[in-house]
Amino acid sequence: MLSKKAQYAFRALSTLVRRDLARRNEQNAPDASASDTPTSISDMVQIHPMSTKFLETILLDLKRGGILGSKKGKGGGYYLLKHPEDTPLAQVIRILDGPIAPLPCVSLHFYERCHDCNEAMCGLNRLMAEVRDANLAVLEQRTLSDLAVHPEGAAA
Amino acid sequence: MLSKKAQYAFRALSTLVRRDLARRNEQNAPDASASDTPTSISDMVQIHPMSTKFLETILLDLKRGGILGSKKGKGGGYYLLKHPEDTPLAQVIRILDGPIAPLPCVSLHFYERCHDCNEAMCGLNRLMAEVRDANLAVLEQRTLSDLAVHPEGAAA
DNA sequence: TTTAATTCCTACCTATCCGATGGGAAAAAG
DNA sequence: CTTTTTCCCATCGGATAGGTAGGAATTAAA
Repeated sequence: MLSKKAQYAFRALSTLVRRDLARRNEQNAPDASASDTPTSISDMVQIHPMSTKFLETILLDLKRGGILGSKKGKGGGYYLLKHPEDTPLAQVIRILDGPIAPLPCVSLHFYERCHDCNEAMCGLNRLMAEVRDANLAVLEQRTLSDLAVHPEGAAA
Repeated sequence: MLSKKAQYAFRALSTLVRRDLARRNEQNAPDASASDTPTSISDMVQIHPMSTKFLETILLDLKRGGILGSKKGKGGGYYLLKHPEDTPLAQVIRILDGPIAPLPCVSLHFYERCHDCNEAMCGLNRLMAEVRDANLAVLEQRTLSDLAVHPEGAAA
């Protein structure tokens, strides 16, 4: 299960993505950087109600994780460092929740040897590696841009 | 990530499965019940070292979950209620770790409405439902019998 | 140059859960 | 009636999740 941290992260990110797309449409500049139109924490909380302080720590994590940039002081806030399509959901989850794999011994980014278990002979390893791959097939393919897409018929 | 409980459960189950298969081969009776040859906790712990008391609670869970049967008293122990192929890994995980879905609002067996979020409009729901399906494609297909299969070249 | 708005940093707090243990009751076999 | 087992209940220490508090540093604007 995703932690609250990751859930809140996705909500906040969806706001940033929507603003990012809107801005590119207005300016008719699909490659413009988002760094000059940051979004403040209080703005994000107003759109998706949650604890301001808690969101603060989450956004800091996303910044350290290389997904967001920030601007301090009045008029400051956070902005996407890359195009939404260039940040897979897997990256967000790894930053906030750690490993995606169901076992440390089949994790690609957080591998840890499992004691009391010969990996070559362990039937579970192979199966959980399958699960990991099934997960990554979705989470590495889907990106932040997919967060902003709503099913047909829904208003923005 | 799987809990220790689930990991230990799989280890214990793998011994039960191996014994089950061996027994069917010996008796040349592929449909024989396993209820007359139970395996005690101490036997399981000897094969896969772990806390006896902890394994006890796990096996009790598996029993309540409908996967194992038990026999009390001298010569007693636990046994598989069904053919290994008839118990998907998903069932084991649900008993010990709860939901497989990454969000309560996309869980099939443990659904909970998510407040502060219109499910029809939430971009995350749809994506996490994809992740859930990818997981289940493996976990509902793979069964206990797959636990006993080792990669070629490995000794038992 | 002051004020207001913001990110940034460190520390803390509380409740829950995970992993594990202990003591014994109940059943079954010999 | 003794031994071996499952079964049940209570507890426990440590870690983690989720959230809070207070203030320093930075920036824009009045």
